[in-house]
Amino acid sequence: MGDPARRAELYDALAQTGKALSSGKRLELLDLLAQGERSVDALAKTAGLGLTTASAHLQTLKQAGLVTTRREGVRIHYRLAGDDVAALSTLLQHVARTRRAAADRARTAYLGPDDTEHLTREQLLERVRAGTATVIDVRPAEEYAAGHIPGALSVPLDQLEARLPELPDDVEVVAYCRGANCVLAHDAVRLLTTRGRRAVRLVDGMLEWRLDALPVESGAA
Amino acid sequence: MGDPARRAELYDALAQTGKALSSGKRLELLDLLAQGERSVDALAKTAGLGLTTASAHLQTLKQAGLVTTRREGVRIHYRLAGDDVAALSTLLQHVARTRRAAADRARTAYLGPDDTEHLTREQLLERVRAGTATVIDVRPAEEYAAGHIPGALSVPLDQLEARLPELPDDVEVVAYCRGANCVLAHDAVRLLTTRGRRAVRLVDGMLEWRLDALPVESGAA
DNA sequence: GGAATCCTCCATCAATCCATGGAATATTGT
DNA sequence: ACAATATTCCATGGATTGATGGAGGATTCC
Repeated sequence: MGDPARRAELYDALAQTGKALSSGKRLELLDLLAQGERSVDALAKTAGLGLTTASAHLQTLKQAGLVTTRREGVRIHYRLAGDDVAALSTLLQHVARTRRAAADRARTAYLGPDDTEHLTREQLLERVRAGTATVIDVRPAEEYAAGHIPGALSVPLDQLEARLPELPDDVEVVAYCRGANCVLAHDAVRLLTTRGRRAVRLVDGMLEWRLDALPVESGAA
Repeated sequence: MGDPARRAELYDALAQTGKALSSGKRLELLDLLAQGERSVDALAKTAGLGLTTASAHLQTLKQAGLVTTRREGVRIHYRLAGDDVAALSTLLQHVARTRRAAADRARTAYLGPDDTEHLTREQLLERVRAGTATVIDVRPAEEYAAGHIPGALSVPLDQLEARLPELPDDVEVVAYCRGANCVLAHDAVRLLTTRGRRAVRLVDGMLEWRLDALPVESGAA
């Protein structure tokens, strides 16, 4: 039934890709890269890693073929090798949350109590069509520019308080951010509701929207 | 932007599931379990592992929530926790093959030169409907019984040579086995063609058929 | 109750992985 | 050519993982 040694080699080769997904730091880097390409030190800073540590993890991801690099002058930009990689990371995280209670608990501990109401992607599309919702993208402006939900307003979380007057107060506000592990939309909805606005968040975020093949618009606000 | 310590905990918790997928032995066990439940020593024997080693790997998978156990008398049967686990394993392997040439090379080294023609699932369904193909399942009989393509004949590979006369020689024979890494169908097609039969194999195998939500029939031959 | 079977738990040693700091490399600007 | 910036490479020590053999638990059969 086939050469056992070669079979072991095959599965070990496949497991290299699993190894790449076996570190929390690397999953975090992949989540960041799912929003668009980034330089090494941008990634290190955002993820709170030492520069050499970040570089080492990125090398691991690169050797696994999950990311590719592009040099631009003195700096090197990493990006996901393809949407299948984002899909793999998403499915892994979904299975982790579904099948391991500890993972789901860690998620609520980070995101805060899941007290905020959320919409599905379909519900959001419906309400936008009906004009009963304003959609805001609370990620940093660069990420909005790299791709956002059509018609969404860019209101980075740290500007939300100051720009509250800009938001219409007669319709519901729907906030979204990066994806399943992004805390920004949760915080935004909490802030908005304490200010007496009707606010809900989109389930997950931009990553899942894109993987769902829904329309994406790009360019600055 | 959220407590960094809790974020690290979240991603580390998610990475536990990645860790479970970071060993070739464990991927192999998952591939076997995707065909149906198995006892520990059946798995150990099939995968060529020591009993304690197999048990340890299975504990790891269980802690990751990827498999569940069921006791039946003196023996313990492991099974996949759900089809999402099979889908995750499949996607991981697909990404590995697509993104890492080394993994693809290891695959051809194990399966043998990919000289045999193969059909897609749709092509198979078409030909069966048109009556221009006989489908044979070359996995061990127990796996056939646990679920097979409707209308397929159970002809385990080790019986194929002896049962050649049973196969009609006026239509093409389509062989399939477990999945993307299963060598049985490759071997079956090679054997059949050297005997002058027209034989092709189904791309992938039973696992992908089932994940594709195509109809499955169960029960012994 | 006692033996047999199947599996898990524990201890151990070797191998691997991770974080980190310092040296080396590549590119740009002067 | 030289300095500055961004990144990778390398060496090191500490932690984790993997394989394995033997002891311990659970269940069934006699």
